[in-house]
Amino acid sequence: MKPTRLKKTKETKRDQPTLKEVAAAAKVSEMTVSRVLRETGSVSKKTKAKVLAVVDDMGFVPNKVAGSLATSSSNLIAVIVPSLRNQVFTEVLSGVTDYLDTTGYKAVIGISDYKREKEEQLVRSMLSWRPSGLIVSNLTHSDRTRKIMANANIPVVEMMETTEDPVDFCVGLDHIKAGALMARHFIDQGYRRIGYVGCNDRDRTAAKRFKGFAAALRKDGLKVEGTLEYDQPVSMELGKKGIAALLSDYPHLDAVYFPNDIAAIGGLFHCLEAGISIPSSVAIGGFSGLKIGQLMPVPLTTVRVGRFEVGQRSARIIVDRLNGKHPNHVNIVDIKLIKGGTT
Amino acid sequence: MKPTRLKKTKETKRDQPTLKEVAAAAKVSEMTVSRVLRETGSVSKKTKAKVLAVVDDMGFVPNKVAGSLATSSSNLIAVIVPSLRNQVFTEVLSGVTDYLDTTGYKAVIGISDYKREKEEQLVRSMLSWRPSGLIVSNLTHSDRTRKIMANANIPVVEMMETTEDPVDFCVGLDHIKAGALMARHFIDQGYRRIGYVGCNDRDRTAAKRFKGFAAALRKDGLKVEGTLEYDQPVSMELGKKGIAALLSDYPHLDAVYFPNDIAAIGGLFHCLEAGISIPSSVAIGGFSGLKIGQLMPVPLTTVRVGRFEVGQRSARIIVDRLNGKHPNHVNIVDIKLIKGGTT
DNA sequence: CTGAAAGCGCTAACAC
DNA sequence: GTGTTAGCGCTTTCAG
Repeated sequence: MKPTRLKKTKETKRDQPTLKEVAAAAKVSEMTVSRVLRETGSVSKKTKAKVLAVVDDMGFVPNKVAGSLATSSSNLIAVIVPSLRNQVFTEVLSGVTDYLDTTGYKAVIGISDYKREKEEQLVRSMLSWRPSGLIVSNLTHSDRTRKIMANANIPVVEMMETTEDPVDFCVGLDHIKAGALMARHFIDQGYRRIGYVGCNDRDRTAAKRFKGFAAALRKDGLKVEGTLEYDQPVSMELGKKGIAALLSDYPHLDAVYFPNDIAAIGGLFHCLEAGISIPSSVAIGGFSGLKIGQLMPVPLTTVRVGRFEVGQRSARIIVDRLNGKHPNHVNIVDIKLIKGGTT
Repeated sequence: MKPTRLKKTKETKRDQPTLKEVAAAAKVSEMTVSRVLRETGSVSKKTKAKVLAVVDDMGFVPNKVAGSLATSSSNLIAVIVPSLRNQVFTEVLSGVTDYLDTTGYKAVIGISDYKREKEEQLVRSMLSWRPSGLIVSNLTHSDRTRKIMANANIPVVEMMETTEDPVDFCVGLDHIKAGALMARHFIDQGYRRIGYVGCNDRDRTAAKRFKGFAAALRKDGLKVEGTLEYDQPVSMELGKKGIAALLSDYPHLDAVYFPNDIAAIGGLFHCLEAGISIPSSVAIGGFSGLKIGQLMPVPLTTVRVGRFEVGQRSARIIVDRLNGKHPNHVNIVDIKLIKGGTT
């Protein structure tokens, strides 16, 4: 399992050339090669050309492991997301890499699988490579994870949610408010008998939205009349099955809220297939503002979040901090209700 | 832009502790701490406990940069995919990380954005961290990229396509055959006036499928009667717009082939909205076997690929090779036509 | 403009 | 069981 070091014998394929070998071949010192490669200090045009020729000829790829050790620094930013199967996170990641591409930094991606223990292990393992910054996608970590992150002595951004007490920085949206927005919209559109199909998706943000949703209804003297919760990650399939079961248990419902667009689309598909007219018989509301929701035969009413922007902003905060600036510690991104045809 | 090294002065936050400091605090040698942490060699229970207590107390995170330099090895496997916005690749990645999780290796993910030049830069930059293996998602690389990969002296897997001449290993499917499968199916179902909406998605596999598709039709004396190609990456939106335009130009078509499921779903949506009955007026065929296609009001006819399996298998090949085994260099994964309701 | 020496934090290979 | 010595491949610092 553990990789074995390849011996430098004539029998094995040769290892990558080193700076030293390049220097020898170019008949200069290692330092000169190093300077040429990093475009630091000053080197005469002539020797520079000579060195570059040798580098190219030998196919030399500098060893950043050694470089990083020597400088105690790296151009890596560690980014941890719960999953790549949820489009929300892939878009956030795109935002991160998009911004980092404009700088010299590179993202190193880790997947926590929505599990705190895996997150902890991942944080450890990524920090052991001494990245220059760390971005994580949630607020709820194990105590040890929080401690490790706080001690890492690098900028840390917690994305997607907001809190007044981030480990270092946070960039996110107010999920309570997102839920309330949809509740308000349902009410304004005249819906009164409202249900919820929840997918306990382990990341707690859905729970926050539902909390805000229910609270907003309560404020108007309404309540969530029927709920159905699955103890599984979100999916279109569950949305589809869920709304069927919910409407069978509570046939009088005139609106159903979902924890996200994917589940809501599942719900929408069920209605289309079952001949339930949308929105006259049942209204549907989601969360995220995914493009696919807007491409449905009936565009989905949802709350849009700038996912790409969250990623970009998080990356920018890290880079700014590394450049000695002092970004705000708490950053809230806007959200907006998008009225489609499902309400 | 370039990260600055934090000085070890009392003013700045302290750097991470080092092995040496841990050793001093535990009153043992560095080697003993190293042995405890790596569970190598033999250490008495007593000192082991003492060391672990100190490690925990100081929140010590070993520096793998130094470790990797010392051993000339790492537990990293570099994985390059064109995009995270295409579910196909996120599922492949899941397969890779899923398998690697059972070993001591970790995936480091890079995004090439479907660009060869970016791929080259990425390969360089990832190899500079001296990973133990490399996985890329395509067969078409720049010459320099091929050369660099071949010289890297680590196992390399090219995923998603097959060739008889991989740089090292390849795991993929026969895209020509995938296209032919769908053509055959269209013919068998009685469709004769067949069109194609192509999204030039830069990765060439779609082009291969179309080639196989067209060739299979030709073999039966048929041809692709109308095509529409966009010079943009695949999307549901383009599928939707594309089929509308295609059917308007070639109203007699009775079947349309798409480069992938996402585009096909877009096409399906258009038909649903436009009141074009599926499959009696127009049949639709996709490629991939995405779950979402099977959840459509009318399940999509497609060619299923074991994406997760491709990832797993690629990862396993790397690990097996690192363990001294000799996997096959060319690995072909099965594909299967899934008849939905769109044909 | 160029080079020599010292060391980044860790581990392999030997002592003891 | 535990410690000592020598690097890994690069960069910083200081000389020339």
